[in-house]
Amino acid sequence: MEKKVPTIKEIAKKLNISVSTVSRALHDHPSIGLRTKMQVQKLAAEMHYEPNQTAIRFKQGKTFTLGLILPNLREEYFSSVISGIEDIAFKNNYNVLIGQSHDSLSREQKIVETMRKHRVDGVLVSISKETTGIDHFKQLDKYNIPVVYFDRVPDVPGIHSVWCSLYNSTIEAVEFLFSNGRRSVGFIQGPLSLNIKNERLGGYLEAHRKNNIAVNEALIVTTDLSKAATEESAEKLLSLMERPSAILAFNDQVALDTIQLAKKKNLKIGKDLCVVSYANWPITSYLDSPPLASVEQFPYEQGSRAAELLFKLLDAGTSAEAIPFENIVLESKLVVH
Amino acid sequence: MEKKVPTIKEIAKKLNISVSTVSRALHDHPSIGLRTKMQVQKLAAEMHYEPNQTAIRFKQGKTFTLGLILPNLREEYFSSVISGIEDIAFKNNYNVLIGQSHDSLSREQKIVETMRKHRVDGVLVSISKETTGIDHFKQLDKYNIPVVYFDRVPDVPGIHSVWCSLYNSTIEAVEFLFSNGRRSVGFIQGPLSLNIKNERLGGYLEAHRKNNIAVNEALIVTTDLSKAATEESAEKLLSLMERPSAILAFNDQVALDTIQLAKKKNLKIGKDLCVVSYANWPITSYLDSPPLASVEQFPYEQGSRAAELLFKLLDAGTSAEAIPFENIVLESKLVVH
DNA sequence: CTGTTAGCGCATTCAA
DNA sequence: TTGAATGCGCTAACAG
Repeated sequence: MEKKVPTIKEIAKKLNISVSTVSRALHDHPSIGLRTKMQVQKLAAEMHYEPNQTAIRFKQGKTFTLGLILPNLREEYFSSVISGIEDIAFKNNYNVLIGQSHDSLSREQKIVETMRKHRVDGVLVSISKETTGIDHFKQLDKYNIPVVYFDRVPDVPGIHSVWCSLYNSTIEAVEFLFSNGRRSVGFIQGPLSLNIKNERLGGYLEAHRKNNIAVNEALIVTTDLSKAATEESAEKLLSLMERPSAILAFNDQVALDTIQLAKKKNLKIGKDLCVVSYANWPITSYLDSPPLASVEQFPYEQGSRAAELLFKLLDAGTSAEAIPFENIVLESKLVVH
Repeated sequence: MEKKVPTIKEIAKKLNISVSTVSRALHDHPSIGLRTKMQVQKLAAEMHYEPNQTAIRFKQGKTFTLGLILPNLREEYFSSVISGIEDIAFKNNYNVLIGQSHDSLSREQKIVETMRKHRVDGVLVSISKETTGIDHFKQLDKYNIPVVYFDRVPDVPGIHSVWCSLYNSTIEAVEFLFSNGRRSVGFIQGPLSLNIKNERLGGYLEAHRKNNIAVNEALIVTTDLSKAATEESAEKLLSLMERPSAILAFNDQVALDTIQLAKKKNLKIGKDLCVVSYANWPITSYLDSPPLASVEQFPYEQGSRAAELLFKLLDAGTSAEAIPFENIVLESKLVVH
């Protein structure tokens, strides 16, 4: 049968003291006699008392829950982010409520609504690839729910964010290809919405400029990340008269789809074509023809930093002091395999 | 500034009626005048009233939250499970609180404690590979928190479970290898704790029996799933005088590690050695030498069925009727690539 | 140092 | 058909 869970009221009755005394004793309140405190704590332990979190949440008007909105859990990238976030949340005795947008704006909007209805104390979000505006997040301001964007960060002012800069690594990546004698480097871009900062493109161009290599615009193509679109774009590059000898791919998924296509066309990866990409999937180590190098974006760290920033905002919210918008930029790192 | 969230009390005041009337009107209670009901609902909409979930949880003594305990989120397998669970949970207006055991028993025990303290209404669990007993889950009974085991299910009576039978598929898999002329099939087992039902082994043996092929015990080895252990076991198999021409691997990770090792030893996959495994990772389609076939275990379905079963238990819990232990067994399917 | 009291928002029982 | 009153478990302001 249902085990009756003890409450402070019962502890109070057994000891013939008031509930407030019990409450304070359990919280190590300074103005409680040592004797009483010990008594209470002893009995509480014996009875296996555990505070009713639900009641506390209600009383405090807080849920002690963070909302986490991200495109999906499937990508190892995001599950690492989650670990980073959960570790910090756990330390602060917070729960994490996860919502997957599946890269759909409408789902993302629904999730925001759900999170708000559940009264989460704060939100962490990596936007969907369809997301261009952030009105649906801005409404959270009205409810005093702080938002921290991470990884896929909208390029607008007046937000808190944590992301990983790709500019320098991209330059390094392209120069790495150049230095391997591959001076004709194709570039498969991602969706424009995820490209507002466009550091990949920026780095790509800068690497050319620095090395006095002319940019061939025909070598820059775009994918919406679907396999079909990637193949179409890769096809464009690979069927050029002057076929590029290397490709910079938006991420590892794009890289894999590109490599697969290239092989179908009997190109030797690493010889006819080198591929460099972003994300650094562990799985690529099992490939015969993996990307030659990959830009590591430190998802765990991004997650934990984002969570830390959010907690800072939550603490500040309590003390009503204004917090300036904070944008934390980590540096990515080119990993040569 | 903080937007004041409206409560039924304010609605009541504005309409000069009582809070209980408002409450009932919002719940379409039958004994409320149509006029009043309309009035209330109209005003509630105008004021953007939204019930305070925290208060409801408190009042109802329920959290409307399910605990989900699984080894990790990294494996695509488990993230599919999550989607199955969340879809069902969402339909029932429930949240899901996720805990990763990282295949550690002590972590698993801590998570159970956390979930209990958070007073989740029910728990779904796929046990860690270190887990042999289920005392830590049994304690939840005392708190009337039902538990449904899925996928990795302990082999004890008196539990609710959803899992996927591998017996027939394993027979099919081994016979598939036999029919391809590969009569010497090595078998890399997983940790014994995950093997209590040992359907893989059962199927492996049965396939041999059915086809009158003698089982060579030297062909059966074990791994704890770590890369090192897998390599060691694979090494054993591959350095046998009578080297097996095929290997049945515990899962796709084990298969990949085995294939990688085999290649280092200059074996041609698909020729010198065929590999068949379990899980059917999408990523294997990008490999040059993927497993020849894989047993699909329908994680999404397992998750949703498990969640459905849990809700059934939760509903029954309310009406205090006893529910017999239910064990749902899905059938896996061999997918030839 | 400890007790009394009020109240968070809501559902619900009992009265009218 | 509606209202008044109660209490879920806890914290904290106020009072002693």
